[in-house]
Amino acid sequence: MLSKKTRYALKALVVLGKNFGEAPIQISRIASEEHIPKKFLEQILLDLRNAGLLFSKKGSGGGYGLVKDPSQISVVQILRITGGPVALLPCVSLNFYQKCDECENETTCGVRDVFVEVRDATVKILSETSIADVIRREKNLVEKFGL
Amino acid sequence: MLSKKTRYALKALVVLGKNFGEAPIQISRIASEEHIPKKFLEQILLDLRNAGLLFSKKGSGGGYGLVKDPSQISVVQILRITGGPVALLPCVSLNFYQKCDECENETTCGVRDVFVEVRDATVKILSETSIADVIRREKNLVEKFGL
DNA sequence: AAAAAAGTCTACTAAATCTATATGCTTTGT
DNA sequence: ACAAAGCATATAGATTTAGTAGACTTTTTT
Repeated sequence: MLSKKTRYALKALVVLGKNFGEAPIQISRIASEEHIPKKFLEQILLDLRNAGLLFSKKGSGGGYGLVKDPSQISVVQILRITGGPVALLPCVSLNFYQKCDECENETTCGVRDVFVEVRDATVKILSETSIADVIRREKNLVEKFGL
Repeated sequence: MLSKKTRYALKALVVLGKNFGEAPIQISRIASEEHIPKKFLEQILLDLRNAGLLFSKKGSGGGYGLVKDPSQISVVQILRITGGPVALLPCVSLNFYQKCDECENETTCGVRDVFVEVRDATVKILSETSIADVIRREKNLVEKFGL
């Protein structure tokens, strides 16, 4: 399962993506629109900024904005920044690898082999999907099912 | 990430699968072979038994065994019994659905839409893969990379 | 019949992680 | 100077997970 942190990050980036190119948006606005605790969101946006995804502006009229086009930010990137585990096993994770301490010889582990396949399928989808795609999907869904 | 419980369950079922049709295997043997805390494994095997996957026999010469052929037990089944989350979002889970409390209209959520796709890909792989397949993979890996 | 070998069941504790809040600070615009 | 915003770190609270303990039941062996 993704953490709340990751989920909030995704939601926030979608909001910012819709607003790309315009004036920065305040944390408090995103927080209230998306029902995210403001202080928690602060930390999250800070992480995303420190990772180079967002710019920020202090003072009146300040806020956050995307540094690059939403089509250039993949969902998998966001999971990684916010520490969301993509792989279902630590020994299979590309970015947060850890030995499974119960497992002797990893290279011949059949269970691991299956979850490598799962990881590949997941990474494929999430790296091919950008924030812009998420926004597009949302639009399609609204058209399909009405607001 | 899968819980240790789920991982231990998978490991144990592989051992039992290799032994299908023969005399039952003792918890303590699986525990020491697979480096799993014995008491913890007890609970796990009990769950798997209560779910109808294993039979057990008490007393000397007792132990656990698979009820059906390892080709008839899918990996996804095991995750579900041991409570391992297949979906990455609660609002996307087929068997453990929960509303994302920050999300207003689920039907038009673009993030959700993406993770439905991820879930489908994952479920496909894990439901098409049986314990027998895991054993087969292990065998292939051993041949490929040596013991 | 007694003892030993194994699984059954429930409760509890400890550790880790996640979520959220608090507090004070810095920068920027008016 | 003041207010509006973000920056940074610390800490508390809640939840979940992992593991342990102990007493009980069934079956086999002696």
